[in-house]
Amino acid sequence: MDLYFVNPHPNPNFGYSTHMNHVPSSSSHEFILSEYLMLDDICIDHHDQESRSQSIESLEKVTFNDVNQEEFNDATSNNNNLKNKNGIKGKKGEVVPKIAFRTRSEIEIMDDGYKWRKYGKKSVKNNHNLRNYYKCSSVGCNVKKRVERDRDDSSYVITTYEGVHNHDIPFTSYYGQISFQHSNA
DNA sequence: CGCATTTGACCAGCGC
DNA sequence: GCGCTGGTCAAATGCG
Repeated sequence: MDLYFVNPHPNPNFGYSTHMNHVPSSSSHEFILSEYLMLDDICIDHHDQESRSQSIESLEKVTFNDVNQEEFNDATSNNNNLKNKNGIKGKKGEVVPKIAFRTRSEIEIMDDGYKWRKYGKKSVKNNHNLRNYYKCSSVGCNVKKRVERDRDDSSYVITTYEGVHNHDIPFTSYYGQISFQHSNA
């Protein structure tokens, strides 16, 4: 099984810096991005130092938009849970990148810079926690995300992004305090 | 009043 | 074909 460590956030500074254990925090909550990526419905937990360093390296190299779509298909080809109704491809045959990651957070709604509109909530099998469905509220942008708590450890939040934003980040604020701005510096 | 959220209904895919 | 399940829709509701 191939693993892809990606930064689901378009801003590479979001969630982690050059160190995975970097913890952005605000006055209201604390957030730790785990060294997890879920594909094939399997959680890989890199607790050992060697794996961790590898994951960090990978995370620094790969960003959301860099996902090789063919490789992504290979990695998800036998995963029914992550497929669209028509497979991983969209209605027109285009490939829809799908990224899942797990974060340790007390809150489920994490401000990733984009504006999301909630359109559904479901209880899913094998998970007593509810799954929330969001769409990017930007006009013409079809990116979706699902947010649910880990069935085994509710202190973790599993977020799945589907699709790629076709617009820039609205640039609101992150965590109330942290704000990323385009800078000429 | 406008917008976001909630929530039940509906639909499609899949396995048996 | 049928039932289960996940995903989406849209009317109702809540909130600022």
